[in-house]
Amino acid sequence: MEALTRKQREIQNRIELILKVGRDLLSRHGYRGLTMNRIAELTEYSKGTIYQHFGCKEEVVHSLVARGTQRLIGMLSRARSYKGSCRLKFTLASEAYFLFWKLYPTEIAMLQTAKSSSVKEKISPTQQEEFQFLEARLMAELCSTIEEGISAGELSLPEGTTVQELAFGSWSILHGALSVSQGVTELSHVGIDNIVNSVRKNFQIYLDGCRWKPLSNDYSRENAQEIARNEIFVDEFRRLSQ
Amino acid sequence: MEALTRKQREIQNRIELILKVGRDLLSRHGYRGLTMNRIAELTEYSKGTIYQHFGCKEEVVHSLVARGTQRLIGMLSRARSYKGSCRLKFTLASEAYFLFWKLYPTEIAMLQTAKSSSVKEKISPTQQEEFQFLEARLMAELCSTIEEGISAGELSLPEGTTVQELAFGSWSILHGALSVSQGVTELSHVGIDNIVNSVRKNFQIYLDGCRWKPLSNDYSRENAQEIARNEIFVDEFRRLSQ
DNA sequence: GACATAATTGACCAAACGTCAATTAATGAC
DNA sequence: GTCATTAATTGACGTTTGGTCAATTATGTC
Repeated sequence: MEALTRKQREIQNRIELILKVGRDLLSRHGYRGLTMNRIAELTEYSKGTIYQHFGCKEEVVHSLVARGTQRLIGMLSRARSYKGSCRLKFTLASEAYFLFWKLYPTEIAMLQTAKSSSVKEKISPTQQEEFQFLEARLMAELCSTIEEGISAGELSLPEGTTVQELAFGSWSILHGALSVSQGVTELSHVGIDNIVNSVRKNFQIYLDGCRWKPLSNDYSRENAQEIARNEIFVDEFRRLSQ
Repeated sequence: MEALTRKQREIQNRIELILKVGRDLLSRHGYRGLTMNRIAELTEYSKGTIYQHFGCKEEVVHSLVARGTQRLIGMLSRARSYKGSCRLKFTLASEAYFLFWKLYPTEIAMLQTAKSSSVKEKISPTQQEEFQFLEARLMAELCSTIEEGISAGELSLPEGTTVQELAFGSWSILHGALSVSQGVTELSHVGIDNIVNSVRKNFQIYLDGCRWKPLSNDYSRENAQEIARNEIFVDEFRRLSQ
């Protein structure tokens, strides 16, 4: 790390402040409540200055999403480094995702928004690439554990299926489910009470479908939750409860 | 049906025209390219008249999505009425979805957009309810086939799991996957070449995970595609190829 | 302290949303 | 067929927001 000048540090802080204010606006007043004018007011900088750092409000959203994704990747990586069966590791990855979902609902919501065309159409190609890169890393993270499981003889690829496709399937269950749920404020009208628990079950059903040993039972599922809470994501859980 | 006056028919046609123009704008120029001014220009009505029918552009989008969803529900229903094993019927439902995805990409894309907060925050509670109702119907459609399969002894509910949760899981795989794919223009960078085929496989893996008999093999999968193409969705496939 | 360079500001323009008073068309009673 | 009443249509107008840029202020260098 280079030593930063006072000015550079000042700018760093300002960017943090802008993102913080942006995040607040998003979570309080929704996407429509996020305007550059308001960011300028609340940060007590002029509009021009804000625009020096972020070319449009979509860029603010993009930055938040990118940071969130990075954090999620970090959590997945920690899940992967746990000692145990690969299926357990993979299950811990899903627990990481659930935890992230609870800790950073704004980021998850924005991930959806960021992909909708209205935002996608605005951000620069560079940023789109950055985001694709992050998605690839996220996928790679999932793929690693699957490959490890294959090496360990816990599962073998179904005929004509690739590791990427399994990772993609797992991700669909996790993220797909929660993004579906996001649209519907009340999911109870389709008969789902505890969304996370439903996804938990479906995730295990999918892994069973891959014949990933050891096949699921209730004990192993609760076990993963315990490990996530007491061993891997202790800090995150503390933050969640306070 | 009541007989409609000339005026009423005229208004009906106008609404159709507005939606058609809106759909065109969306597919050609994306969400940002859809403006009420432009709709007014292209339909050759004044802005005021457009606003008489749709209170904001979000309502136009909502209408398109609602119509699309209705059409999809119809297709799912047709899949369900096919004679054969319930697992086949359910697989045909997934084929219906893939077909819909190809025929109505704009509607699928808008389904994502419509759920993002920027749109959700604008449309009236009535419309939100309408949409929830449609989602419930869609889920019910999936649930029916699952229940039928249970009655037929093709599968039994995993311990502590509900029919709704299985429907939800299936839907996550289908819709989740394709909504993930939508964000990333190039999915090849995560190693997925043929997205629909990947989802097909994952869907079967999930059904296998439910122990839904008969368990999957390549034959049955191709078989479902054939049936969809040659028996159930003949018209739709014709439209697709021309 | 004078000069050059970088950062900051807010007035300003354009684009889109949404409204509404005024105008035009449709309806129906006689 | 006429006219009064009701409904539909219009586009000019006010407002909000996004985004720009010339002028101003701060910073750094000699």
